[in-house]
Amino acid sequence: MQVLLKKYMEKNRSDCPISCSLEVFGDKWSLLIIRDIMLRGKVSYSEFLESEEKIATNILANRLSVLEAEQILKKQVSPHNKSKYCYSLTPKGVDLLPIVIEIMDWGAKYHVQCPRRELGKRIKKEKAAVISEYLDKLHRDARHASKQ
Amino acid sequence: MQVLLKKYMEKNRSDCPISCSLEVFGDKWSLLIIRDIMLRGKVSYSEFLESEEKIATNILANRLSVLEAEQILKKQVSPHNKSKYCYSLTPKGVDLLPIVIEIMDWGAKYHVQCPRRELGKRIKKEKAAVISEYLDKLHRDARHASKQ
DNA sequence: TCTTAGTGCTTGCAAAATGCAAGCAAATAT
DNA sequence: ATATTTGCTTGCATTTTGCAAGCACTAAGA
Repeated sequence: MQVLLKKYMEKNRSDCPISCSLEVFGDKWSLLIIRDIMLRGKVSYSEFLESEEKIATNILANRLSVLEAEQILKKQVSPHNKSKYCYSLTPKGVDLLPIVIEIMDWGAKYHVQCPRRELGKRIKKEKAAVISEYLDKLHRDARHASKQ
Repeated sequence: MQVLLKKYMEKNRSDCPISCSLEVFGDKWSLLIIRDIMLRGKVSYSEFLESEEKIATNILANRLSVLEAEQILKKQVSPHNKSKYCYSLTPKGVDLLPIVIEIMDWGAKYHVQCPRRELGKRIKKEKAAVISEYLDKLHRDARHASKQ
């Protein structure tokens, strides 16, 4: 077993739900991978590598394995290309959407260098509607992926 | 200047609001300090050290200085005890509440070992009301702190 | 006034995580 | 048969974290 995976076998720091959550995705990369799948339609290792934040290959491989072990992501062989894998969100992963949306909203409000794009503007005006639309879509995707 | 503060002078990885936010509080400790102030009424260095997650003293000092530099926290000398400091949330810090609440809600749903306590149960039933009540209270606290 | 305790740190060092470049193996494409 | 795509692993240097100890300032007690 990878050394980097060891910590996920160990006892939690506390039984606080915030602390337990941060032990899973409290780092600078995990939620960016989730963002790429959730909001940008990315599904593969090579697509995640292309993001402008430039994650290192070993870190990406590690985060994908952790998120899969935590049952936030599911890894499946691509139907028509055996050398390709598709990563998709499980229902547990889909439920991270409100967190991602709130982080985006806060970031857009307080980082002047982050222009609000279409989604950001819609969130500012009608956050609840955006979340429920995305939840519907993502849950449909998750059901579809679980059939394969 | 502290070496650990250097990164906050450097350019962001990207202009994505999610990425920029994670560069500020995307780690395993920052949001726990925010939680302690926001939901547990803690205000001092020694109170933060007492939390069950047992943050190291140097990490706590560093996170407090980063959060202060980011204008998420404000540090003030205690009115009646010159050897004591009070850390409080700025309006920018108060606006992290929805993120903290969503993380708590997700954690309570998916970590069986995290019992939903009073606040967790109220969030499950009436998230919007809980958020707006806390926002009111925290904004009042922030205004009060800014007068001193 | 000397001592003790409380508060908020800093420092040094070991361990762990991260970042970077290179390499590699299986599956396709040419 | 050869080259390319895809998804990694490995080795090594750098950075961050964790732990224990120490320290400066304030306040309180003997």
